[in-house]
Amino acid sequence: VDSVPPRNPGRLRADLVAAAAALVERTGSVEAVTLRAVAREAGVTAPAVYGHFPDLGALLDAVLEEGFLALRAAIEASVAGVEDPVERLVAGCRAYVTAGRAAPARYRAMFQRPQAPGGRGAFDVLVDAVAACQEAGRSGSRDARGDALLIWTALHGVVTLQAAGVGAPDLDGRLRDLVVRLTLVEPVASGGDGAG
Amino acid sequence: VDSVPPRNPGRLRADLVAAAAALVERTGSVEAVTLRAVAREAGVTAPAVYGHFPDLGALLDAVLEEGFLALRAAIEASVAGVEDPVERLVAGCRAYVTAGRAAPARYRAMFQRPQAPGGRGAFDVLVDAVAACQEAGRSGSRDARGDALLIWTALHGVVTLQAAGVGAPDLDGRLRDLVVRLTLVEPVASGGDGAG
DNA sequence: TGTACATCAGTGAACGCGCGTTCACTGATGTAC
DNA sequence: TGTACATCAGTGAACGCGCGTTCACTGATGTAC
Repeated sequence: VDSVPPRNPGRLRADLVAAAAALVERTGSVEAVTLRAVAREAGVTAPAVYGHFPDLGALLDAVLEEGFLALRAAIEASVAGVEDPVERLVAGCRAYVTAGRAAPARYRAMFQRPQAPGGRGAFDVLVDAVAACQEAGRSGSRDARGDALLIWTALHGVVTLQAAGVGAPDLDGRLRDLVVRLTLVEPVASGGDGAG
Repeated sequence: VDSVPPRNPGRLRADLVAAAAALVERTGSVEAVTLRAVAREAGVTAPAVYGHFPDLGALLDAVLEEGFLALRAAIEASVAGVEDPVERLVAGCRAYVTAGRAAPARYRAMFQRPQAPGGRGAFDVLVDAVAACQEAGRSGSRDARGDALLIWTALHGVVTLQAAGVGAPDLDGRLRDLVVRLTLVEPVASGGDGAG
């Protein structure tokens, strides 16, 4: 029983991306991941990679792209069904941090290179969420784009600093606090888990 | 005139660290820096490195250590002579971001590994600065350590997101805004470059 | 001042290794008749 | 049902390269007499 069961057609591509993502986390950086190590991890010889990717760079790009998709999907899933705009914003931010922490090395790599292309989509979602809070009269600010940038910056800081072992788990509990201070300048009246 | 002028004794060590730091920025990551490349950059052969460092890892550790020293020195210099506690806090935060942006790849590497040891010192300085604002009645919060953590997180986000080309230069001008919102919950009366 | 010698920072050659990539190949799968 | 063949994903061997590290060495600098 030393023969490997046959692979579904097109399955290797996904396996390679998963193997590469696992190695990114294990080694802690994208730069340390080699094509041969990915092939090894996927149980395949190195040249097999070239049937699915033109080179190592393309494979790693696929890892980052999958990261952006996962990040966006996690946020959208967490926000689905939440009506209150402030709760939507908080839930989305929490999902962002959780998704980032789930694969910290990949997350870092996603925003490492200048002009990370996949981040824009998530940012626009965030701008809308902040604007919704403002339109509902739940924020003292009127600059949705600017506030969204501040929040994104803070969330990015939470994910990357926690990956360095700083402030965890303090920051988890204070995420709502962070969001409220940054965009809801005048304290909101209600607030599910606050001082109520 | 093809002979290199003699080097001051002990100078090569500093040259190697500087060469390594330059390569970290040029390649964008610590992992991509090789011992041979550092030696080349410093105008020396590879084995010469072993006279000053036991191995490549030690050399790179020295780069990060220098980064922590530079960060702390920049903050202390910017704060020197500033009396007003809020202005001190803002000046220190500005210096932190400026110093981080001056060597973004090195900065990222400094806080990449879990339990980055050199960050604690700077954090304590920050806690003191926040506490000073509170004692002067310039902050509505009483949790200096918690607020300092929020600010540090945000500053970290500013440095690393800007390195990715996001939000620059928007975030530079809004740094005071960020600090004020995070710790000076009740708006301060004065404020040098604000809406005055 | 001049000579012999110790010191020691940096050199040059060499090693074994894992890397990315190429190439001709193999052997299982699916189709045509 | 059975046979011949096309397809094509993955293999195994090989290449040249830069790497980290070792070793014996060299040649400049400083000291002792």
